[in-house]
Amino acid sequence: MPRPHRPTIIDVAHAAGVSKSLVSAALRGDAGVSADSRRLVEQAAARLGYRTNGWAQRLASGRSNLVGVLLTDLRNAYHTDIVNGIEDAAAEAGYGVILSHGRNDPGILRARLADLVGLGVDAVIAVTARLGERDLADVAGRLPLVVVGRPATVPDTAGWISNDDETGARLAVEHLLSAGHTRIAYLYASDRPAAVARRDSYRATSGATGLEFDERDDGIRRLVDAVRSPAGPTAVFTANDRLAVSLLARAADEGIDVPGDLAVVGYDNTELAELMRPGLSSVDQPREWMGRTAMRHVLSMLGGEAPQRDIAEPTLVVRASSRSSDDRPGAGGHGATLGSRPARCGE
Amino acid sequence: MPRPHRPTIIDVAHAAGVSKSLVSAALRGDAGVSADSRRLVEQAAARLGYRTNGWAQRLASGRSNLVGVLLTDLRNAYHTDIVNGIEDAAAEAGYGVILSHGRNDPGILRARLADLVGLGVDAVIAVTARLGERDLADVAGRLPLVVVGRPATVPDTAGWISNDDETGARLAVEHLLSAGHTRIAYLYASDRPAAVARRDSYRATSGATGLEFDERDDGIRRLVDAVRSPAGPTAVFTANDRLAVSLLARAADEGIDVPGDLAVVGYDNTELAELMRPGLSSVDQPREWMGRTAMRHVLSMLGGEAPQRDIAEPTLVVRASSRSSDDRPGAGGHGATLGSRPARCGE
DNA sequence: CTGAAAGCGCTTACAG
DNA sequence: CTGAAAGCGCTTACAG
Repeated sequence: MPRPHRPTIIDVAHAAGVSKSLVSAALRGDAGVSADSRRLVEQAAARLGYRTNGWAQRLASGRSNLVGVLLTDLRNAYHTDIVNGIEDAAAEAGYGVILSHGRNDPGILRARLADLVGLGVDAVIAVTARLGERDLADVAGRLPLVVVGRPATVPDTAGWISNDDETGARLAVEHLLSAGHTRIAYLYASDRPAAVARRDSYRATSGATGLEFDERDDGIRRLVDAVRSPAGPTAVFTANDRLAVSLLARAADEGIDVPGDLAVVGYDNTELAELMRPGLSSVDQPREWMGRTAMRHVLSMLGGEAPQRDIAEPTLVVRASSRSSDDRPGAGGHGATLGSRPARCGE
Repeated sequence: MPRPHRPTIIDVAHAAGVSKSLVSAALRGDAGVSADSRRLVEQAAARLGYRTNGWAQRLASGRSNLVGVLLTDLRNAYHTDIVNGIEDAAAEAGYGVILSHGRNDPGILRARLADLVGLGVDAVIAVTARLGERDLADVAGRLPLVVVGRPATVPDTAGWISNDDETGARLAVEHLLSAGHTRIAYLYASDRPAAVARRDSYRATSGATGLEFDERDDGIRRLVDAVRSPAGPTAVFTANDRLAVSLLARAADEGIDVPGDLAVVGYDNTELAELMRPGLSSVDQPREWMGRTAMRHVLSMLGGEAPQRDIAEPTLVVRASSRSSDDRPGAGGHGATLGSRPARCGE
């Protein structure tokens, strides 16, 4: 494909019989260009198949009108709504969005963050907890950076949409307590801040039964074994849905009835939670809102305001996996309609 | 944050006491720059915290070394391995990757495709079947475009990594036939080319039993009802895993045993297939390979070669959802180790 | 409302 | 192996 000399604004100017700056002004939609001139320019541009050269535009204007979004990985359904929220808010403000992901690897994450900055975006939203303060601070010193999630620390030069893991875990455990469970376990698989916060809140709420299982140490198997013993747990709160789903599979394999023998509550309320049988109770986060809010922070920082912090309030969605038999509605365990709003929280 | 005059190569040149072009050459890693000069320049650059301005570089060089990747949506786990394949091949060739997604909406998809082109990437890989030939041809006339998937038509100005849906469906149905099933149903939810190709191949292989169910027309419910009738299906092949999972949930709700009452085989072998109980048999596609191959096509087109077409050969992964009781191995239904390679296909 | 000039920060030939 | 010049295609003031 011998690129046939892509037309420039000079070509359009010639074709329209006007000056180059008029073309620029007209194309940018600058007010103060007569309707006639504008039409003239637009027609000439269309006739020549003119497309503005983004690199030149950005070099000359000094702004890209682009925000880079960095995701921990592509696999996590949790990200989707956040990205949509960001994109909607960005589009409303005339910004484009560039996506990148770190394959769940801190090294790759760091490299992608650098790529994004090198690309020349105006700001970055990092939807990940796996970036160190050093890396975050480095970028935040250069351009507006907003973190979505719960890393160990976020430099105060960056904006931050934080999870309220304490409340989320409390909602889950209180729900199980109010269903009569007294021996509630916690299943986790990492020492990341969110998992630790959930655990601490679990301990404070459940009365620290000592029933904690680390999947990195074969926790699911040990948990399932424990369920069979007399003083074993009758319910479990897991650090995320992924773990809960693996647990459900194992329980099914081992003939353990959920919720009969073991009630289960997960975290994140991903698409999976609704598809599983039994349906998985899970703590939901306002993901769309988190995305929109992150973009709002970006815009305010771009406008020169200081970085802020916002906290996302979780809610609990109850499904069959934690429903006691006496309040089980009908056959299935759908319950998607249940408790998707804060209303259910305190119950 | 008062941007403190970001240093340019001119600043670096002054600091290093050399000319601006030497800085450019050294920074680009141009051979033919003495080791001493290079060190001098690099040190000065590091000292000043110099970062190359991507927009200027791309404007001046005329290339971005960036390929845009457009995904149907972010939710589909199917995409992940493809993207990884693309990124690995791109990195090896010195290219960066920019991600975009269309939220499963043809209009948004089209807009994002235009955004990518407007951004100024060197080439585009469209991992979607939801773009019309018009849109594809429009882009393919401008820069190298490679399509991954199975749209209705792909202009021959574009490269193409196509699914072999015929073979995939045949593998699934033959597997069910060889397990003794004679009344095999097909469950689908769209008329997209891939679904149609799978259906046609299903018909040809299964002997067209007429047991076809469209989920847009309450197909899952009707299928489950049919299973209970004397001449109802004893097995079903679904157009994708998502449908299969919904079916498994419904079957569980209705007390239908899988695979006892109904054997199920899905398509795509997403992560879900392995997590479900019973584990879901599914047709696998070589996603990583598809991504790498797409990038290889891009590079060859960038090198002036004509667009080509490649076909991805599917394989079948058998899990508990379609395993007859006499060959069920032990308790569970994991079987992730089974048939993940072509070896199993012909059986 | 319109036009000529300078400049954004690089790279690309092209002399030395 | 190194330096001065021109140019990539826009935008931004700034006169008219």
